[in-house]
Amino acid sequence: MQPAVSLQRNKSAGRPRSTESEAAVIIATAELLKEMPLRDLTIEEIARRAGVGKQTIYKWWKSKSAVALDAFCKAMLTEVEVPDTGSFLEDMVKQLRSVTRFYKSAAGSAFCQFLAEAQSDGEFKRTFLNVFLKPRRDAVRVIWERAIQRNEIAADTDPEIAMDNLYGPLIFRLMSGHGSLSESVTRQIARNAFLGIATEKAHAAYRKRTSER
Amino acid sequence: MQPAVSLQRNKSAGRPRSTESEAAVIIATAELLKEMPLRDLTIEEIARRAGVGKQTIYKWWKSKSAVALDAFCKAMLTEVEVPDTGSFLEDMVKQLRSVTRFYKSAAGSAFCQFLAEAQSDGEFKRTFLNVFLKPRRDAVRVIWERAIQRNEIAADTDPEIAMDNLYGPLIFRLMSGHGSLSESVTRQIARNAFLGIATEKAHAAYRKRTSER
Amino acid sequence: MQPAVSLQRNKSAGRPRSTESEAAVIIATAELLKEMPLRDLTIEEIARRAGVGKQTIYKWWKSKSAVALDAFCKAMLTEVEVPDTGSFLEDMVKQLRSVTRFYKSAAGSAFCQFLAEAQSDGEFKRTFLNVFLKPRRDAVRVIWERAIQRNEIAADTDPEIAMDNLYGPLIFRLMSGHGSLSESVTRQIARNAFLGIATEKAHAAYRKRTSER
Amino acid sequence: MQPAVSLQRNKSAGRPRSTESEAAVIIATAELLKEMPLRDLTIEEIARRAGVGKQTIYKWWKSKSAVALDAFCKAMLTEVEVPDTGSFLEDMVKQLRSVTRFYKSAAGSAFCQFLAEAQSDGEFKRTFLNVFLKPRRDAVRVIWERAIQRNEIAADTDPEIAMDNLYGPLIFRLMSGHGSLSESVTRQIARNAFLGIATEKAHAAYRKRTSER
DNA sequence: CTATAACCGAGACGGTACGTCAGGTCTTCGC
DNA sequence: GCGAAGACCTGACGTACCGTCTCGGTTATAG
Repeated sequence: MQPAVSLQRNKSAGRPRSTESEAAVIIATAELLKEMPLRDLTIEEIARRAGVGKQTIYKWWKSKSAVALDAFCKAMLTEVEVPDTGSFLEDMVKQLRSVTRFYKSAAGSAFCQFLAEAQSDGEFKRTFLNVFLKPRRDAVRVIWERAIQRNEIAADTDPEIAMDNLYGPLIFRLMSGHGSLSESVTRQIARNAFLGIATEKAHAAYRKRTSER
Repeated sequence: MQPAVSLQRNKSAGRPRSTESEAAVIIATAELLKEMPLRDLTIEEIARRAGVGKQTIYKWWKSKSAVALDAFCKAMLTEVEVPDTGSFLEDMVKQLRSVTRFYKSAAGSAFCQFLAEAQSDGEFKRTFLNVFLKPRRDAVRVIWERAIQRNEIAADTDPEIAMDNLYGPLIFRLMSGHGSLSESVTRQIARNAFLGIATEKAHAAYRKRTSER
Repeated sequence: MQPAVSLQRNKSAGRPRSTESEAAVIIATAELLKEMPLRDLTIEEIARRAGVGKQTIYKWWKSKSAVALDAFCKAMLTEVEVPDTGSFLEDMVKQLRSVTRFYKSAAGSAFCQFLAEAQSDGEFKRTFLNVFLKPRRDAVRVIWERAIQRNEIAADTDPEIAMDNLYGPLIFRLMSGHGSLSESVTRQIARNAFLGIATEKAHAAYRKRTSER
Repeated sequence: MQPAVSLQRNKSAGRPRSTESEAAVIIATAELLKEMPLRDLTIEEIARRAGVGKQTIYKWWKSKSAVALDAFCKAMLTEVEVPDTGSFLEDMVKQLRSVTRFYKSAAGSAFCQFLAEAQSDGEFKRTFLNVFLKPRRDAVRVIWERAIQRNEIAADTDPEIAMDNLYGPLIFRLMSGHGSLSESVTRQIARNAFLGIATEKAHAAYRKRTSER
């Protein structure tokens, strides 16, 4: 999206890209996304709000979705927080709840919009995957890897599928609204995802722990 | 969408609704949806293709999404086939694979588009839920209920969450494309969903069965 | 245009024409013409206001202009009043002022609208001419004929042209608004029209009369 | 209509107005006006024919009538020809016939349409008056002023009314079609208009001249 | 200290689709 | 069969954005 200028020869003649304009576009887009769904966003309105020529936007971004994704990422400098409680289940619960909280927030609600946009824009789908989704999944995968090392789940567990067992239900509920996402629900989702891949030993430990209550 | 006129008194004065026009709209829409994503569909093009006035469409449907949903449902008169193999896991595998096959087909690919559309149109979201999603979920819920009766899963299992454990990963993968949906993957998803809620007895049986192989 | 029903055999099968409907259409049209120019009138709105089906209007009138003309004529049952003061000039002044007063009134302002409509509807132009304009001109022509008999104007005067000398300026001013139509102006128009065709004798009499003042 | 930019500093930012588009619109409109009455003209058809976006038309003109008037004026760059034969009556006859010929021509027939349009569009009425009618009347008024100087008509003659005596009958006949506009008719109209305001001396001279024949 | 080059804002351009309105035709029911 | 009701296709309305295209001006590096 943005040119990785740093490594580039900066010697090219001519006026360099205006950082003010870029920032103004990003900020205007972020604001607009709080007022309307991505679908209703228009390049024209972004340009108007940012006090920028339309051409400037077309020059640096491929589509309004690209601008929006850029704005979304910029607003999310906060690193992904990966919990490490020592308990796989608790890590999952914490993570799921944290993600849920974010996706339900004003800023995070854009996530579903991006997934929606991806349905009719293959190019954006790939970008979204590479720029946002994959990195985040890579970051949280450690939870499952630690669980394997702790022998809580089988060594041959496919973390990708295991992750979808956790996040899939969340995203489905977010997008269709067919069920709530209360604390209780997220715990059940996490628990099911956990028991679905837990080793026999971890299973037994879980049963023992819950029966004691 | 359309009023269920059949039982209604047909006494209303004036020319009755043209069934030809309605059918033409539905057919044209279905065709167009095979050529382009829902997002790129236009009322104008539907009208053109169907040989129908725009007004006629605006009169009977609220939005292009509504027309598309109608066309989608009409094309799917085939009842939801709910497997009953006697084994909960096999039922799930069969169901998941059947749904996956459909959603990956030309006709079924519209499903994700509807979910996408719902992200920026609350009214349609509700309609989609009530007209399509809820009925389908109601139909397949019997798989889980049978499993409870057979004591394969705990009596206090929440079928809604259990269903999301099965379908959530599928939909997430369909929409984001971050992972494949091969036969092997669907089996793993189903297995994890199964083990996540299986009773201790069912768990043991599953372990025994797999270790024998 | 208007059905000359009275002489018609009424024996035709089926429901006879509804006089209520006809009246309602005429009344609604008259009302609407007070609220908007003829150009902005719509058959749809007339039907709505009259509580009548569109078809009923299309059946009995050729166009909205025809309805409007009908309404206009019905509202003008008052016979054309032709002054007879004994003096040709005074007759003309009186007539011109009376016509001016009417055409400037709410009801009479429709006249210019009809003339306007006629510019793009040849059929209506003929109707308007025959139904409204010609009869009125025939009625007032007597003023000129009397003047000929009184030897105020030459026997070979063409009354048609003479009438246009009187009414042409009025209508031009009404339609273009390039000049007022005060009492003084109408008198000058009439005077010029008079002197333009007056016999030498009448001319001398007029000069004598005015110089005495 | 269009801003008289020529003397204006051209500092306004942005792409300048396209003269090609403007010309294309004017030409297309002029063509269309030869094929249909102003009333049946549509902005859409003008845009289509001119190969121009609708918005471009809406941006620079207030209504289709404004476009048409512009086209009409552009087509009439030919200066108003004001005759100067030395004889007031002959000047009037010549002028009237020249105007009549034009208004009856394909191009000139639009005049009545403008007058018609003015009946339902006050804004256009004012524009038409200022842009077309007033300037033309100003140009020909000199005929009457010369006549005053030559003592053919009274010094206190109101030229405005005198002009209406000449042009009013023409326009009335043009618009209503209740009488022809032959050479003979135009001469009579002019003669009546002349005698209506001629001085006693001019009157006598006219009588003498005609009796000689 | 120019010259060249790329950038920028502004905004006009040819288009496409929007959702609305009315036109004129048709089809039904009830009187 | 007439009249109301109202659905139908058609096509123009005026608006909003699309993505492209000039403009005048600005800000860099290269010579």
